[in-house]
Amino acid sequence: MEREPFKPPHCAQCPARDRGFCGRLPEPLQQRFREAVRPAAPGRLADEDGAGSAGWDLAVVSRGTVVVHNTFEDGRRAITDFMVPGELLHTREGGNRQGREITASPDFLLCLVPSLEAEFDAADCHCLERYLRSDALGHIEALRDMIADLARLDPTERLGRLLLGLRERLNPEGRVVHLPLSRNDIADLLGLRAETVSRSLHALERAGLIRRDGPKKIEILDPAALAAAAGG
Amino acid sequence: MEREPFKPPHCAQCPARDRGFCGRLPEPLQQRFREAVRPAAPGRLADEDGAGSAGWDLAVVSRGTVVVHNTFEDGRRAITDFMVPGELLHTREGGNRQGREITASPDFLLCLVPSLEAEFDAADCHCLERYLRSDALGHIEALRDMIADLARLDPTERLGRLLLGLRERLNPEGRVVHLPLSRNDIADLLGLRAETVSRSLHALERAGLIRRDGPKKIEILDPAALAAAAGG
DNA sequence: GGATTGCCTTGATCAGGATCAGAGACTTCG
DNA sequence: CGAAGTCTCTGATCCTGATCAAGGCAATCC
Repeated sequence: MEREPFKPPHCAQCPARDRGFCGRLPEPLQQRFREAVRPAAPGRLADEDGAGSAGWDLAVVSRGTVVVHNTFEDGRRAITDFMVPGELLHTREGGNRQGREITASPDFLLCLVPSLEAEFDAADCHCLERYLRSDALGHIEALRDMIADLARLDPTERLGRLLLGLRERLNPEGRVVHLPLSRNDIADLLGLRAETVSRSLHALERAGLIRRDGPKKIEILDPAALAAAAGG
Repeated sequence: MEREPFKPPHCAQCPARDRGFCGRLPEPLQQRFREAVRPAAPGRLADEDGAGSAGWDLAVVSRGTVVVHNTFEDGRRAITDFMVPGELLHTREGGNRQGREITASPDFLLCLVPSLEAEFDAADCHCLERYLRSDALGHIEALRDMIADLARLDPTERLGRLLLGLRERLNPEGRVVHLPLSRNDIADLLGLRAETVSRSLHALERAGLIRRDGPKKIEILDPAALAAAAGG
């Protein structure tokens, strides 16, 4: 099969083709990027030993959800980060901590660039590095927001902000959010228990801010009101 | 006064000369870096409008403590990040969020590079960018750890990990930590109240893990035991 | 169809950290 | 020196979210 230069099959079909990291690149670089990128679902993303991690210079989530989580010695678990399609998977070889693991939903697919220097000339490479750093700095801001939420918001507010964040990342135009995580995972993400997640969702529904349609599908009835109820 | 090429006065006097970001650069680049860096204490670091931020491509904390904090509409406050001497101040122009502010202790001093491209040739610039990204990725790991702590550790454990982290960052060889933050700031950092911080420090002391000498000076009697008591 | 399993929800109780209150230590300033 | 203010520490009470327990629901398997 002839390789189509500017929109290889996996990019043409990619649900996050024009969003996220890829969509933010300037047009000429975006085309070069599409040629360089290779789809893959590596068996192991990265784990606590840190050694086997990476194997690429750059990875964008194309399908599925990638989750970063920590397990403490006594079994307590926390989800510390997660990425949805279009987002960069920020990891550093050897940079992993004790108890850290990265897993993904069964259907996940990454777009990888094994080596920036092998695929791009010096100028593009430099330019990409700048975009990568910019994305990392944006990610740092997002993690800081998460920290503020965990430190100072009550369960219902945390849930509200999670829903608003998911809408922005998954479906900015619409009002429906499909939760990519189970109740237990949401609890581990928000520092709660699954029971409290249930109750908080119920509270948001009773307050008329959301409507539930099955456990995973949630409609945000009034984003502004939900934001106001979630600490601004 | 003749400018000394490789170790300008502010670098020679810098308490973090060989540690942190500067110390991690490879030797030739480190020298070029020392020539390029300018010490400054800008009046405004960055705040919620996002517009006035930056004014530099790169900033390393040379003296003092830089604190990133969020204030919610109703006045609740959270410290989401902080940097001590030697560490990069990761910020992105326009990347600041609602309610975000960056402040510093009165004695602070930054080392700035206003423009990487103006100060370095293409190769060094590219190399620096890679180091900047690597540092940002390391910082992401640290923030993830903070998130796990906030989500799953109790107050005493959070305090223990804070103390161990501060030792590693401020005084890796010794066992004494000088807290760079007030009780209230520590509370805002760990998602607690100042009273709970007091009580948790007291608990660590009663457990024989630390010794207090005034409110700010803390000696870690047994780092390994403290780590074990703080969730591994 | 019926059983099993995993996930979600709801209810009742309990405990840990917030809150409220006040006292001591240190600094600044008149 | 005393006064005012801030920061820290300690005690008493309360409330929120964890914990324990059980039931509902859907998918999978036999």
